[in-house]
Amino acid sequence: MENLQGGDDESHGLSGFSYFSVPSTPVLDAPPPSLSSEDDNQHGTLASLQQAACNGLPPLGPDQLAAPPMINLPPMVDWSSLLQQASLMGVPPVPGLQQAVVPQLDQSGENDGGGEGAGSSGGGKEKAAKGGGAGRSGKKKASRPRFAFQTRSANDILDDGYRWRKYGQKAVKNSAHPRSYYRCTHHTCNVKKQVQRLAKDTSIVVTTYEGVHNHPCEKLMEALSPILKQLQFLSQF
DNA sequence: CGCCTTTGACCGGCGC
DNA sequence: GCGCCGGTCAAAGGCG
Repeated sequence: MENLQGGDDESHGLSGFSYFSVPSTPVLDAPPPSLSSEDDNQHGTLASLQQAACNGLPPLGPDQLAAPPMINLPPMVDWSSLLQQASLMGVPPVPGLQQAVVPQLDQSGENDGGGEGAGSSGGGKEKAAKGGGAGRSGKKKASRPRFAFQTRSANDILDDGYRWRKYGQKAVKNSAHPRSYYRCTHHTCNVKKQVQRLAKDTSIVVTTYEGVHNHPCEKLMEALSPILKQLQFLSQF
């Protein structure tokens, strides 16, 4: 832990919110195909993690970063609930990273799905001065729920079932790898995530979610829709 | 054609 | 006040 702590060299700036370790190897022998389409099984998808948790699979093996206790995940990936449960269950500290500071799940204000807050491209800004920059609306960053996951993977992008659009990439100090910024493509959803590799261990990807989705997981709905249709058809008899 | 990534510029916060 | 740094915007280009 101290060897990774390295004083100020943890420059990913991910402090003040929670970390979890996510299994890097596939949790399931055969993850749901429709939920992990482009995933190469180099790491377990969040969907598979979720299903694994629901199936009551044992905790992670010794080669993982940590062995978080079982978490009963809700049917939809709701990081707020997940975080709360994890913190209640005492998720152990992740070596080299700041340990869980349970964020206030700020349901006030824009409910974080407020959508129009982003106004991403072509938005209301007439870019009088190139628009945006940090802390739009003058306020310091709203206290939105943020959670970070570590995965040991060659693939930077966690397949969490949602669709993301990359809107920025920045080189961060003391890290050879840039940080990528993604935003949920759903119109009314304002969830963002950052993806960055650890400076000390580049095989570890830190994914930071900000906000909570206010819409169903698209891939999940895609997977369920034929089943629902079939149920509707069968229910006629 | 629509969606996505890339990339340089800009802005605000913060430390000195 | 100044400079650094992180976060965001938006134009341009690529891809299916």
